[in-house]
Amino acid sequence: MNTENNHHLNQLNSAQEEAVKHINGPLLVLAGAGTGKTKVLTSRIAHLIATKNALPSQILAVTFTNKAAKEMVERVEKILGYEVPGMYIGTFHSISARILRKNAELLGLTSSFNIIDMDDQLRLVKRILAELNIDTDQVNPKAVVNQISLWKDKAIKASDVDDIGSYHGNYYDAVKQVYKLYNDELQRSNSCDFGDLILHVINLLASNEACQNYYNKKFKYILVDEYQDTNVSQYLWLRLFAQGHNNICCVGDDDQSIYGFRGAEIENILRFEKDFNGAKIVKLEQNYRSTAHILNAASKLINTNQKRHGKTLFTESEGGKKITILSNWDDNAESNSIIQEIETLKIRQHKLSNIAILVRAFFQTRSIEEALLNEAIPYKIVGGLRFYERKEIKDIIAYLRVVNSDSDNLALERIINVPKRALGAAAFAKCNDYSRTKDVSIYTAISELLKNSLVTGKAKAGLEEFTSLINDARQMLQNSSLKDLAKFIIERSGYEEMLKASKEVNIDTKLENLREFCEALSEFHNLDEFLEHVSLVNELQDQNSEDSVNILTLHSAKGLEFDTVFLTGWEEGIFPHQRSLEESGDKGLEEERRLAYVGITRARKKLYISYANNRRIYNKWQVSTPSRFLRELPDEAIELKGSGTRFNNSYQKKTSSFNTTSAAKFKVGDNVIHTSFGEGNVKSLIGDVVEVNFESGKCRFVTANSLKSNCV
DNA sequence: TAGATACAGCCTATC
DNA sequence: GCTGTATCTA
Repeated sequence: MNTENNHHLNQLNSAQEEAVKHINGPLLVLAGAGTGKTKVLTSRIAHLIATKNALPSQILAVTFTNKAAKEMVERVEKILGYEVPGMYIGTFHSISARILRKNAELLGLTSSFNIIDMDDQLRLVKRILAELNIDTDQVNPKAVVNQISLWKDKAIKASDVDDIGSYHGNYYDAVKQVYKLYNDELQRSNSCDFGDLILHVINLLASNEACQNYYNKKFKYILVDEYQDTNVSQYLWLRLFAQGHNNICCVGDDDQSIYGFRGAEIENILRFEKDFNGAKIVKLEQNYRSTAHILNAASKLINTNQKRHGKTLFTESEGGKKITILSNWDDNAESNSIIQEIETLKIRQHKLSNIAILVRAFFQTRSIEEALLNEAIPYKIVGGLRFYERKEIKDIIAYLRVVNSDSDNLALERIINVPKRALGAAAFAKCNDYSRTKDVSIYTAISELLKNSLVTGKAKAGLEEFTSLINDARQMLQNSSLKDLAKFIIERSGYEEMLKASKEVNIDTKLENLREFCEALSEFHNLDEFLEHVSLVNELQDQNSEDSVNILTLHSAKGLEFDTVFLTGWEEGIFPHQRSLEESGDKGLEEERRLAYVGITRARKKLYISYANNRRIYNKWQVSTPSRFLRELPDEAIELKGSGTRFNNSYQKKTSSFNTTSAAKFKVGDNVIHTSFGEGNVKSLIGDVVEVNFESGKCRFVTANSLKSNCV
């Protein structure tokens, strides 16, 4: 290799270089915080291309966010020094959607299938519960949506729920009935939820050999970012794509697995060597971000966790400033002491944008914001409502979805009576019934009901008004810009009028949002492109560019870094959060501790940790005790400040106990007996879910606790 | 269908 | 204590 081809290896340390140069076979890169994870990923892609091991189109790189995907492309191109079109770099969902649009017919969809969001899911579940006469006091619709999503995350099909031992009883009988009807309804309306995007691709590859061969050949090298965040479905998805060549490189950090609540399985990364035979593991342990004190604190704290690969981060940088623990009488005092420190930093010419205040939960921001406002320190809250998630914007998008697709029943349901057209529950039920009986979309049903004079009175007038609006809009779609189309809908539907006549307080903001929305539409070439963007690339908008302090949650801080970081509310109940402990026990506690680790390692130069002895929560005063995590920090790295009660450092370390996952009882190839399916053979293990080839010939996913081993 | 009233829920979140 | 939503009543 000549040096010209080699510049992508510049500036890598030996571990990083080892990871980049490992070409074939499974590779796990355990990358501690600030150790150059993205650098390795992007250098590796550049290396594969520069050495001609792969064409750009043979590379599949998967991320969890669009931001990460975008950054990856940019950095690969920067390393190589030229534009690299054709790489498949994107989120699990956008890549899945792309593949599904090509193969939709094989799954009973059309290539223009709709992607639905949480609002749609909830609306659908409510409708189904009502149709089944299930009382929403008994079965909470939101909980059902969560359960269904979680089942999809675990690749548990509606027909498989019965096999899972832990879902028994009347409640689950109801939920799984809803699950089945929910899926039927999605199929009927040519729609996918986010879980389906992954599951359909799994089905496509698993059931169609030609298809699987095609993609196994096409994607020679697979790269996965943030592997610790993958759920069971994503894991199965990856295995299918890696089948045959096993050229899969997963990068992640088990110590930063903080998304258990949305289905992530830390076991995936802990199990990597077992899943992929002959896997090579490279640990990146040199940290380039933080001072030694900060790093030592993070290391000592995370070392309390039992379930981890175990890395020892080191740095060549100096001790730096000690971590300041700010103790305070109450939450207002906490905010004020933070603001005081910020004032000092300001005087010393620190940029405010290099300062971050991290909270466990959003309610903590109230008193912090008040204090910042008092002192006129500019701040921004990172996260929160995205532009396209605003109600008024979603309503107009629903109109566009109906204009775009006859089959989008859920979008239609959202806006058929917004603004009011005298089309209430009864009218909608009539359209829905007709649509089911005749097996046509609801929009078609409406047209036919009108044509055949099957509706009368106010409902007839309302439906006529609605269809004429949609039909006119469809005409416009042919020869007008999207911007004009949206403007037309907002006016002609009476939406604008409705807003103006309403007594809401923020009408002007909403009208302004709608105007902004119309402007934003001009960036898109067609409606399909826009709708795909809205569902899959809904990015956070950049707020004011003024130099301001960042306030964000620990979760959204992952992947970011700041010179100065304030970690707030280190009190039992808030952090670790009560509900994590109640719902997930030791497992929950370890995840909270990883969250603390993520928080600490965000700081480059100076870290503050604060707590209050008293806190007003939902307007009730509560006495709080300092977080146990404080006692897990090394004495030599911290200094105490403030007038609140000191925390007791002579605390006996509580040894945490673990229930070994029941799946650990089994291994691939074991003969097992299932409580209701009889004898079978273990095909694979995913967390506490076991894939079993049953003697009946059927292969199913079941939970470990519904299985007994069947050794002679 | 507007307006009043009752009532639950209140942690984190990408696509 | 506040907020969004479900349900009831005129």
